[in-house]
Amino acid sequence: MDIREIAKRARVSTATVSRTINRVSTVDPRLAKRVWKVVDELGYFPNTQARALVSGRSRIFGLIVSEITNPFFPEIVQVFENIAVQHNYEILITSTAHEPKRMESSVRRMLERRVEGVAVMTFGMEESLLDDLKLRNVPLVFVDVGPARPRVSNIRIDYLHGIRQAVQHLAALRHQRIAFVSGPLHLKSAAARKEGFVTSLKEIGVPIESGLMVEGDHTIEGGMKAFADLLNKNPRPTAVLCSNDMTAIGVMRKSYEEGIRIPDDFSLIGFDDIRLAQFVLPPLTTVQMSQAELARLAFQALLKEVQREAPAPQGTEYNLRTSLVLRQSTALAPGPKSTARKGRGKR
Amino acid sequence: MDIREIAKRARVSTATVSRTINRVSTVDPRLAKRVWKVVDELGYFPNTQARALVSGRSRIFGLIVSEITNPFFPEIVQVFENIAVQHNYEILITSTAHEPKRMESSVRRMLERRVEGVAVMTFGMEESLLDDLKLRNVPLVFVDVGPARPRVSNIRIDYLHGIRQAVQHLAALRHQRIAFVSGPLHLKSAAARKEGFVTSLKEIGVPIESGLMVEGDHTIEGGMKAFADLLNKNPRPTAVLCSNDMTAIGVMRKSYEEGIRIPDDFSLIGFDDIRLAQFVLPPLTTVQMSQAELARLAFQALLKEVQREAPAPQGTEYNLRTSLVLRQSTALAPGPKSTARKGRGKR
DNA sequence: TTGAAAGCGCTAACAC
DNA sequence: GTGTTAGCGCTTTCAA
Repeated sequence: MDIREIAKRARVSTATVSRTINRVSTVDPRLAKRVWKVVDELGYFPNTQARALVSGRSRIFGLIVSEITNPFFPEIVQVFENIAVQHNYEILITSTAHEPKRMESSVRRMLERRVEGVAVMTFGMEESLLDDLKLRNVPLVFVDVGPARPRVSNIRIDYLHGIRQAVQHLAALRHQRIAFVSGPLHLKSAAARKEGFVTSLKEIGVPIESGLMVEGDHTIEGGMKAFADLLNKNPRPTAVLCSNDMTAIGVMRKSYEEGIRIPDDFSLIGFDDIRLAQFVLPPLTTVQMSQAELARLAFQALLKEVQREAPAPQGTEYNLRTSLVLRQSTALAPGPKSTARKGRGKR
Repeated sequence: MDIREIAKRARVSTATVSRTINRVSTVDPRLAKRVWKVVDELGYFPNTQARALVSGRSRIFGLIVSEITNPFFPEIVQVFENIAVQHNYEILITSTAHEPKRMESSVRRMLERRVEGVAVMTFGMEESLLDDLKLRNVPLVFVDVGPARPRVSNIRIDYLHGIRQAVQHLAALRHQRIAFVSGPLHLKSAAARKEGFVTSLKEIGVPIESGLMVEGDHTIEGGMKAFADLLNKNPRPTAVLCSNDMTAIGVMRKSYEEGIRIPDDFSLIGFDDIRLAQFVLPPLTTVQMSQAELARLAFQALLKEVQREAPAPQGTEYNLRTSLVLRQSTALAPGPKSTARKGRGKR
């Protein structure tokens, strides 16, 4: 069943059917009605492939994430998909699982399907693999790391804002020895967070102790290992700031195993504010980087680029703030003598 | 740049280019070589839309999940996508977020994109919305709930197997009062789990106490609420089996808040074995239903159906076993007098 | 083995 | 306002 069939039955031309379906306003209402009637009766709907072929517009956006099984991403996917549907776009997701091979093949697939734009949510991983896309002037949106060139948008994350709040929050609670568990430092987003930490410390005149900065890998296991490291420091830190929530959860886990209590024995702050952060024990104080907002910005960036005639020569920038969300994993630093001090939490 | 361009430059016809690219064996190796050379030089690759249009095969499978932000699903998506890529298929994901509207629109989108098959991972939610797909004989694969008709496959989950192991494990640890927190009972998969629990209890002659079976909703919050309920029972249960891991995590959370220890004060078993189950404290003993295997089976079912000429009149069935994974959330039931008994865990 | 040509289902000029 | 028609880029007969 195709557009010709509809045209025949409605006794109009295929052009009229096409116009009707695409809601072109110049169609005579009476013809339109006839067309819709037949369309409904037959349950007809257009073939997207044919449409895409002739119009040159696939109405597909690509979405590359580094790992869908990382709790940070599902929310992004969800929101991105939601908005896409509203705009009649389809989305091609690929989870690269940190393998360059996968990245390569997914770029290829996206090119083959003629995506109109791609959101790259890999936070700094191997963008060189995207050369094919750039070459073909496919609109791209990156987080932080995109080059300044036409058709490439960037969502700049203001890491410092939230991290500063976190550091000052800890300082206000009289923490002097604040540790930082970073992500893998070859990722720009991880390096930027660490830098935010260092800057924030400097701003308030707290000396930087490199021994209190350990590298994790943004996983629970990494957080556990990092905290084990930190336990060997002397004196131990009284607060730990983590580069992401998964790391913080790893720290929590290790601390429980060791019988060290949060926030009584030390305070803990995460980063990202994944949904799970509310559900760990104690609920995790963390720097929020809204996944929903990120997805929205990314989609809008692509949509705008697709609709725009003359691309900005340096691309476009968007901004996303981060900010501290207080929960129950932070409290006053354990005083040198006092043993009685309580956090805001129940425990 | 299109196939004609390649043909011209390689001094062959477009048909030969097409055959070469599709690796038709009858092409003269020398011509093929010429073609490949040009293809490589120009970085040409075929337009999938055009291909799909003429061949009638989109090489797209749909994947409908009930909620991508539910930790059960990302792994399925990941594995499904992986296999799809290997077979040169693309996948169209939709997360219905439990809204019938979304389900409807996603079915529509899939039809428009001419998907060759759809995997429905919503565990019993509103399959009537899929009528359009059935009508058009699109191969479908369900978990548990599909109708027996041509082109519809079903993955039957052997819930009983794993649940029986769980119940017997608890019984062996001398638990007499075993509670069950179910999922939303209008979901067939949730009802089946509960039924497995009841059957397992009967098999070993333990009387069923309906007061110990409470309905949750497969979320952390639901688990917390359900456990609060259970706390009011007298005497309290010494073990709780949950319909999924999220529920169990809710139970854990509530119990921590109440200062009730696992497994010392009571034993807890989940269901699903999501990755997080290993990382909660204590690591959760749970009934595994392999998400990777589920994804594999679903993909294979679709692939087979697509390749098959004459569909089986009653569809095809696949089976997935469940089985208990021992971790550290279970231990001997607290004896009536003894206070000293320890689980297998460190704690 | 290769090429010419028809046509997949649709949109968009263009002519009326 | 509506219809005719020429393709979009590819695969696949059919003949040579």
